[in-house]
Amino acid sequence: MDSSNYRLVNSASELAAAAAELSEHAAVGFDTETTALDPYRGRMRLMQFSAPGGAAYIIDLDRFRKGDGTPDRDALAPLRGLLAAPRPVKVAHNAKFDAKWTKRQLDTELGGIFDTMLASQLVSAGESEDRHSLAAVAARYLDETVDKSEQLSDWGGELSATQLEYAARDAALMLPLRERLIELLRRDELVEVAQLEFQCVLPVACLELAGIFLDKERWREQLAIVEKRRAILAEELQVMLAEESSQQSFFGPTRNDINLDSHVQLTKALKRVLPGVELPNSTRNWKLQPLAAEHKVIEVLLEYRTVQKALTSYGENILNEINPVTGRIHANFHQIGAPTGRFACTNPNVQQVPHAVEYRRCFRAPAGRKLVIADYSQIELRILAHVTEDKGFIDAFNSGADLHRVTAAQVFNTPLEEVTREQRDFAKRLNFGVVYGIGAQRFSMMTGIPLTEAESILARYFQTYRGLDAWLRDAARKAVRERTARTMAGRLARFNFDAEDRQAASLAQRNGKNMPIQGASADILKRALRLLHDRLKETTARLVNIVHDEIVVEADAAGVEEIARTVEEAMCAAGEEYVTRVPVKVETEIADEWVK
DNA sequence: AGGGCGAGCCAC
DNA sequence: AAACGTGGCTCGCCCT
Repeated sequence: MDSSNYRLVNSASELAAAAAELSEHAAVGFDTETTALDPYRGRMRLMQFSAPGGAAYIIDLDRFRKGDGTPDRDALAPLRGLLAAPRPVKVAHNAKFDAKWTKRQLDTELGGIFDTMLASQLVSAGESEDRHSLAAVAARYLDETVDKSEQLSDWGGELSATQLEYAARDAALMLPLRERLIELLRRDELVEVAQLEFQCVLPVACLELAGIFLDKERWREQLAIVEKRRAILAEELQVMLAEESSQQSFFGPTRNDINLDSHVQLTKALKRVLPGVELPNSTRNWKLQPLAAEHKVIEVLLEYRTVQKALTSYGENILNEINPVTGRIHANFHQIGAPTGRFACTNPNVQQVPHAVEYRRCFRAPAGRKLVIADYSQIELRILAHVTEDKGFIDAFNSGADLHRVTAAQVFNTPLEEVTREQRDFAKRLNFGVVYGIGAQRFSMMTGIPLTEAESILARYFQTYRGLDAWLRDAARKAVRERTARTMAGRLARFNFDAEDRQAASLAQRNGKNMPIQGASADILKRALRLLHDRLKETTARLVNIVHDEIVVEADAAGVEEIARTVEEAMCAAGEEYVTRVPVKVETEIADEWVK
């Protein structure tokens, strides 16, 4: 590739000419170079475009700034028009990054996106060995070695020829890469799901830019309470686990404190203080749970664990993630975070904030604002009903009956009105469990029901729901024979395993059952994000968090009721595009805090 | 000193 | 005959 075939765009007339030239094409390569990763704390320096045939344009945004240093949006109007328009399609690698900067610095929402990173992830279909950096993708699909050493160079000052060539080359890679990826998307029938993903990029970019507000003072108050409790529990445990020591110090007998967070030391100490007690082969909570009633030390340990977890994972650290410019938390949402298509979230993971009110209430709406909290009701079970066409499931949802109650009546062979709370709870866990491919062993373990009884309950379950049984068997068979699974939207998962490896094969079977369900839920959420983004445009509403089947929107208190209705409608509409055999239900609440 | 890994546990 | 799925974070422990 001729990497020196680029033109520098430094003036208004050059900009107009470049924009006109680029807008002739159906697709153009797009890339940006910035002085930082955070759009609130850096400067966008370059925007690079490439056209079919290899012509590239490098726009030096430092030539288009106002006196205060911000980009001159009026002068950049032709460029902003090009970026916002659905055509030409902007082809970028991890377009979310470029979309965030474009929105933040040019006040322009990127339209018409083809993301080569997402495309590559879809084609890989969960193959965890595949990397998806531009260098890796270019090497895999274009046999091109890409040197990324300039990526982190200083983009703030005078630019070297090497830097400019690097900038132009990255953009130039985009179009051939797109061609190749389109071939592969077509081959694997992934075009539809690719559109779903590409349309989701902008909403996710806006979600990250908006961030979520965390009340620092409340968080600290909560931490102080938990810290006190931890100190008390730790002291209690050290006393209970103390070793008889012959060592004497000036102050009296010494105590050999153990590290309570080390399962190795803990196991040793427990063995010593509980002689003769049959200890499990691990100190996992659910293994220790049965011993808690009998042994005080176990009970205290379990509470210590909970408190310690809260302090380390949800402690002071999260406060460091508060952006000094916005005062909010801007987590990183990985659009294809799991092979099922689910999002993953990091720095911090705001998808795993403990459900306890003490934590959730720290995430709140700032003054004058409200939160709209909307989540799909039993979406995975509804998807399961739809795809399996199981009569029992479908009837339960259509009649508005309580599915778990109906299930309990069937598997426990009890009249509907005599189902106990415990039976309903077991049935609920069973209904959720089958989506994961649960077995009698695990069901028995988690309910305490003896194994033989658990087996007959599962047998009755699958006799009751024949459609479900047939579908799950077929999904498992397909996972082994074809080594793939798909969602309704066409998202693909590949299962590569050694034919000899029984464990891997059974894992593939469970994945084959689970992926089409969990993946469809992700597909629906992504579709909802796009619909929402479009319907909430020109309002005060901002998407601030997503948690798999839940969407949190922040909006001005005035008019929030209408926003809430819009959110619910958009989510239902997204669900109903895929799930048609049973109703889709969304539960929506308006609140000051992230508490339902 | 810092990376890799597993245990443990939080979310859905 | 068996095995409930997807993530991230922090810790201890072991290695270089």
